[in-house]
Amino acid sequence: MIIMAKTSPVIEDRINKSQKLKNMGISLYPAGFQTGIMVSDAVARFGQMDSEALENESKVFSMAGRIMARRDFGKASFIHIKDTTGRIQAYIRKDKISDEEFETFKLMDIGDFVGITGSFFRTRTGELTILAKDISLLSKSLRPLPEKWHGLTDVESRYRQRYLDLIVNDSVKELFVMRSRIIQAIRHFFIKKDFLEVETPMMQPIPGGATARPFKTFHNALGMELYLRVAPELYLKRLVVGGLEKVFEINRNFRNEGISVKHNPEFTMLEFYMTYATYKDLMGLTEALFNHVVTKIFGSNVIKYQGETIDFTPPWPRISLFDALRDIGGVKDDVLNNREYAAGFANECQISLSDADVHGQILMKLFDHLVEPKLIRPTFITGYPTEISPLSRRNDENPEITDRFELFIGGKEIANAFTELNDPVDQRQRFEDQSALRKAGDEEAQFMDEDYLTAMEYGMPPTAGEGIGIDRVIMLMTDSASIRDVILFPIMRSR
RNA sequence: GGGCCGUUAGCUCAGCUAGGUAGAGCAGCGGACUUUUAAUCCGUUGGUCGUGAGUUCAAUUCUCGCACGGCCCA
Repeated sequence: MIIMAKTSPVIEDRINKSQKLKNMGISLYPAGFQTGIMVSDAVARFGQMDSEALENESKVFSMAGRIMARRDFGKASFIHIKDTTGRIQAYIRKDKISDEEFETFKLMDIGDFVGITGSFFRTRTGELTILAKDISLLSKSLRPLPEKWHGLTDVESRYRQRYLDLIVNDSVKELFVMRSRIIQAIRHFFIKKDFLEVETPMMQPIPGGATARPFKTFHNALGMELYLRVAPELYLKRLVVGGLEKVFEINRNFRNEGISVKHNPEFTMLEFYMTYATYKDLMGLTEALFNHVVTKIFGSNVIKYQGETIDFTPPWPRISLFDALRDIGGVKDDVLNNREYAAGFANECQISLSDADVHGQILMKLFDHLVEPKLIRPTFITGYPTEISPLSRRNDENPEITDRFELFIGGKEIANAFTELNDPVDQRQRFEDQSALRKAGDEEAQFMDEDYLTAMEYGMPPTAGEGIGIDRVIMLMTDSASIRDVILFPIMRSR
């Protein structure tokens, strides 16, 4: 019988112990356990009581958890067990439990799950401890956990075997708990404001809503090519046409592009749409959102990120793209006004361009290099060129730019928002311009979407919409340098 | 795609510069120990040194390719 694909002497020992336990009639994997109290509850309830008070409180509780440490003394032993709320010490004495239980306990290892029933007391050194009256095996672990002192530090193992990372590195678990709480706070903010949470297709016949290369797949029964979505935008706006005036979606987008400390092929995006609002309204809403979340999580408007202090107190600076390029990036006016000058300057900065890049795309590359890393405090950049904003409404004063902003925090792009283009004739022209770019070799250019145009032709109310990169928000709020540290299972090459 | 760095016991790491087939700590195993907490004390097991070639009498060590990972650049 094959027990495991690969063993080692340490694993052989555990298999032998498992056999001994089986021979004793002990189940290695019993079903369920009645837990009476969690570690954090025990600490909250008894943590402040002195020894005498604890002795008078002779009540018996059941706890369950994974054995994380073990110190044996012949006829007694201290162990630490860990549940999802924390760690607590247990004291196992031969004279307090049955002989069979003590024999079972001797065959238990670090990593095993145990159920303990007993009463709390305080040790000589003052640690709150449960004295076992009963102990039972709840699940046998066949593999040794990483070392107790250094934990698991190998980055590759931490990502590939995130469960081990979570078991032994408490800060990692805390980070992902915080991630969940931040997303809850965001969701709560929108629900409070009467937004409706919806789910739109992740498999789309035409990938739209963002300038990005999609993943392609195939539906066998339909005999149909499909794309994983690069954004939910065009579907959410169909819902706006349908009369859902305030909608939001928090879910995964997929972009078939490079991987970096800021990019994972699948990432979590929040998008929301608000009828009768403009991009300016969304700036205020965004300030309110971040203040709600940061205050809720940190109890303060100020956080630390990679050694920088970031203050979320509104109002945040609002700078036009051109002003930012000139004043922060040190870009000259002729670069701003002329594609050839811009291309020449980009070459000087050793930024690689493609021949198909339009002036706006070159300016964005300059911006990414010269300005973005400097935008530490939350900053709205406005006035993006129309030619790189195919879904945004033109500005009334200057049709060459759009009613759009991007939000930067901690030197990273965090959000993108605009007053939606709801003129179907203009939208058709923009799609055609994008198609031309695609034909010219720009694989990121957007696809013509007739079905979306049809929806818009029925009439889309004035609307503003925004997308926020949730993983990057989590990076900021957990002081993480890499997006892989805030995604439970980041993409990895298979081995 | 390019540059640099890494891959040695279950985990954390030495060893490689100046080639002679491996060490430590923790974990494990055996023994002592009924208030320890990185428990302590005595003894001890465990490795195709990521992978494939090359150079050499001899390669974990030098050279090259490949795989996986990290950082930076594109």
